[in-house]
Amino acid sequence: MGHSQADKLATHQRIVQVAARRFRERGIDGISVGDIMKEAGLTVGGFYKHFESRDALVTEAFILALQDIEQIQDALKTAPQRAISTYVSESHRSNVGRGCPISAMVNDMARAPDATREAFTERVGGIIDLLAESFPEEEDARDKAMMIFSTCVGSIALARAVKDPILSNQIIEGALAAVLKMYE
Amino acid sequence: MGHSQADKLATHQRIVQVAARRFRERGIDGISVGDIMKEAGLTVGGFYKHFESRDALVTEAFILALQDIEQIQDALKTAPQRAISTYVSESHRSNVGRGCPISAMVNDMARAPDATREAFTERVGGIIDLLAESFPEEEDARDKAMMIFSTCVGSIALARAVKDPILSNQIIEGALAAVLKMYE
DNA sequence: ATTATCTATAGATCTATAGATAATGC
DNA sequence: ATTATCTATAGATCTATAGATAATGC
Repeated sequence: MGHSQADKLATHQRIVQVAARRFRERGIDGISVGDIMKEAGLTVGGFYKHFESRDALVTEAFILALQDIEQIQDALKTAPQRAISTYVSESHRSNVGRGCPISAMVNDMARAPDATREAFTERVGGIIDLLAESFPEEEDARDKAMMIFSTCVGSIALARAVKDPILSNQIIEGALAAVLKMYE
Repeated sequence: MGHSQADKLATHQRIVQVAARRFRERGIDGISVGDIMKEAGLTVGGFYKHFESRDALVTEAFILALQDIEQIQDALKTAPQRAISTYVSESHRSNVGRGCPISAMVNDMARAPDATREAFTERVGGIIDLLAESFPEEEDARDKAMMIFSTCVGSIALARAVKDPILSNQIIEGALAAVLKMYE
């Protein structure tokens, strides 16, 4: 086992990657520091040389998880309908561990430490701005942006929560169809 | 302290009421059985004479919490725009403990025991049906229903999670304005 | 000499159970 | 006699820390 500074950096990032996936899948309270370390191939004792506290990992993991929507966010600038179609999709619903942390953890965010909520707020604001720009010269562009963003987050979160897979698919397909109609 | 059967029923309901509020505020993992019992004026030892397990309380509390949106759900039948305006409101956002358990716990639901998810799914299906009926004789009524329901749940969940109160209000006001425009 | 990780553990939880206490209800 | 609630606790967590071990890096 390596102990160099370069190894430490790689170790640190491996811990955060495991956490970013598991927090989305099980919620912020759904996995322990010990289990995260074990899954990263480490033992619990080393954790606090990497993070001041569990909350510090929560914040780092959330920020890392946000990278998983950067592609979609970039696509919003040039092809908003395609970006939204990628977001409101069955494959996104079925891949919570690598999907958007906003739809996966919006309830957890409301109860999270301030530092995490601030990173969350900044990203939400940015996405809403991009969505509003996708309706250029329309008076109610910002209202539409608020509705579409709420639909994206809400439909994926709901589609994951309902037990009936048919209804789950209907939520995704219906919500997407209605949103795309707003671009006609 | 009373020990009659009538008292036991009242005690049982008091426990469920406390849980229904606290689960919405702090998440399903956010409060312990002991703290729930304490808040109901009891001690932890009596809990398992009322519930087979913690999960059983989760299911009962979620079903009780759903009663807090029955008024809104009834209003959907006769005055859908008013019902939606009540749901997508700052007062609903600021009262998570007595608000809709769907927007408060949609992420928790995705990770909840099957019995809870089934009660959840049934209610979601009913609300979507009512929303679809609010666009009579429109071909894409069900698509609109999926989008509007996702917007309602998503906007309230997002408005609670963002830290900036101005953005929080904008999400609510913008999403509501855009939804109401669909009824014009 | 410093430090990245490990083993071990303290101290604080949390769920669930056992057995005592004190009331109800036949 | 039954039972609703209480006190007490077992056993399994979980976060965080202390001190040992073994590698890096001056």
